[in-house]
Amino acid sequence: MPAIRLPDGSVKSFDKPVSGAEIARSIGAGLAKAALAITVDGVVKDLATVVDADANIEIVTAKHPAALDLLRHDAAHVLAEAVQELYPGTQITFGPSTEDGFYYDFARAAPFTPEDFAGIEAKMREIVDRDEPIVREIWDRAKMKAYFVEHGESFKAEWSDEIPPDEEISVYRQGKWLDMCTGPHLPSTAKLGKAFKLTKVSGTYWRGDPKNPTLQRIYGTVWRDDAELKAYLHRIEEAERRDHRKLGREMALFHVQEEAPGAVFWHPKGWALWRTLEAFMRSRLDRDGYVEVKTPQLLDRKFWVASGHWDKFADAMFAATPRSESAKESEGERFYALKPMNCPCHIQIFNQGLKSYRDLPLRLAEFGACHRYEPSGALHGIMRVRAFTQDDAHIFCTEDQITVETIKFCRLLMGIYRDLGFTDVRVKFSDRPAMRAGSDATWDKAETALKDASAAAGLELILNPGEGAFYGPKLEFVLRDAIGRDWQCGTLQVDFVLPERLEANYIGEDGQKHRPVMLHRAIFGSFERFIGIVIEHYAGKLPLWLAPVQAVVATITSDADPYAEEVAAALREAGLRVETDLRNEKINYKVREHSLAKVPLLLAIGRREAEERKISLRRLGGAAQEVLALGDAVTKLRDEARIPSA
RNA sequence: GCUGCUGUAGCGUAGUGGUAGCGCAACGCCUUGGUAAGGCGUAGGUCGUGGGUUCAAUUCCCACCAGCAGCACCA
Repeated sequence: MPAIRLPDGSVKSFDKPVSGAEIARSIGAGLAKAALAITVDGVVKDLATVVDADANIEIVTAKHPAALDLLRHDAAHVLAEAVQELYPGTQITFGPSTEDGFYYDFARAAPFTPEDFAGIEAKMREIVDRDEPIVREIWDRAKMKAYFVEHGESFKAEWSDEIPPDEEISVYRQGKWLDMCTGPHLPSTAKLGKAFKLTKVSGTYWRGDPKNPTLQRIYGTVWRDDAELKAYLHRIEEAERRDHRKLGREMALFHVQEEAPGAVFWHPKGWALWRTLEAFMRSRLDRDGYVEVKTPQLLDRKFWVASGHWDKFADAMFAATPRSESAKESEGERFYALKPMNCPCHIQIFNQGLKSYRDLPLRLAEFGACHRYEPSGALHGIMRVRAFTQDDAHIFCTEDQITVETIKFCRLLMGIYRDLGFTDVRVKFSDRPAMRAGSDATWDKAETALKDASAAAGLELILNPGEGAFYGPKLEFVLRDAIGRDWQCGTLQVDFVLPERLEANYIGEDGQKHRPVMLHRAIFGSFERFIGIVIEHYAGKLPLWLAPVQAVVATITSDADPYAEEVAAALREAGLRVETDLRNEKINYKVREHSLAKVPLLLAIGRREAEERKISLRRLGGAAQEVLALGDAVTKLRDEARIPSA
């Protein structure tokens, strides 16, 4: 007889097997009404699931983290039912939930277009109103196949053949419609609610294989209620407004062009931003005991063979050969490849000269320019490129030093993120994968060191079991931006393998040779991507210290031109990035233009200011004016514009 | 890489089998104006690239390139 343990620790005993719905009812009528599903020992199951043994049970309501996924999977079914009702002859295939919603792939000769959405959505709402109970049934596989054949569902029939013989075939039925599906699902279509919207249609292949027939995929999104749906749609709009590709063009930061796919042309203002970030990062690295290096971009293929990269990701590498005939004569058909990462090069520096344990930890940092051949479909603005610069560093240390180095790194990283305006940071911990190098004892040590160090640095870890690199466990740092999107940027990876492969050694206290451990670590990840994230996080309104143009000195009448030049020179002298606007335009026009250009400070100079040697300061986003003496203004703004040095 | 879509002036866009408009920006002139768009005028495009069909192609067809959305990928 099952004893049910609830999340609050209480235990309910039943004298016979009970369904999830009954458990919910035994707790309260309100909960029974709100219940969508249950979890049995952490696994989400239908509300109708009968529990016949002792178990930990949670009642899943809309508030539960698993609820959205249930809603989304159900929405896919309701979409499919609606489409089949409206467009007889359309075949169903698959329809899973996705990160923000769901989709369903259909087979139909005529194309779906966004104009069809309103009708389909109306039908979906009708199905929700019908409140069709969703019932799970176990079918015999022959019956399943026969059903699909009879109903002209050739794709489903094909798929039913491929379900492993030892697996049950479950069917979810809602009203007259049904689909073969593993579930779980909501108890009825009414529970889906109406906070859904179809978003787009695209083509795809049956089972993702181009040799197979094409299908049409209809995408949608669904949320717990209208407020959430509205917030999501708003977030999409916000994301468009903040798009770094649009802002990059408008703010004259960079451009990309056909001849250099996946590579960025940085314009003066974009490069100013880059240089500021680099200077900021460099000052922090200097303070934390890193030494900066610069290593070659083009190296002989033999080098990459030795490092193991040629074997593992040659497909992602660019190769180059000298073109001149004389080079071919003297070197033969020698060929080189552009580095896809910096670590092997850093080991070369480590390997020059004999290292002692006294040299450890050795922290080699490089703003390393790397090239990787990313698939064309993966390229995206400056966020995903083929030519990028990592804020890379490798810490060569002993196993005993892993903990301390990890703590140091976490503090460094959190400080940098904080100063850049990212305060919401999550840390993922990925431990040993099935395929791995190194002994279990070594892995034990490395995993424990990372965990302990994260705890000591005050970080809460999100576990990512089995997702570590083959050469060691890793921490991944995910920052959340102003509109709630997550970006994985920083990483710390423990590596026992590469020092072995490339024969890095140091002499220990015992006079013997030892193998150092290598910590791969990055904070921005890549400058290109990180700058894209910063632009979108701030919607282009960069904080003063990062802004490419920090101040514009704008004149009100041309009489003030000489004084305006003097003001600009004084600010420049104080280290600010300043432009003057002496154009024959009204101050209204200038204010509007520089506000739209997102310049943080506007110094208006009229006849009055020129006579009194003052400036009138207007800050971006505010209408207030502040009149300051020139000398005071320079001191004040110099201090405000300084790179944070906390 | 895959599927679908797109490519017209610096940017945003209209349009057509008979070699192209509009707005903003740019430039010039007038205006010297006190905190989010003053007025008038001028210039700017071999319509992504290559091929084909046609008397004629920016328009129709094919290929390629790049971009966009999604998928896959992100070692």
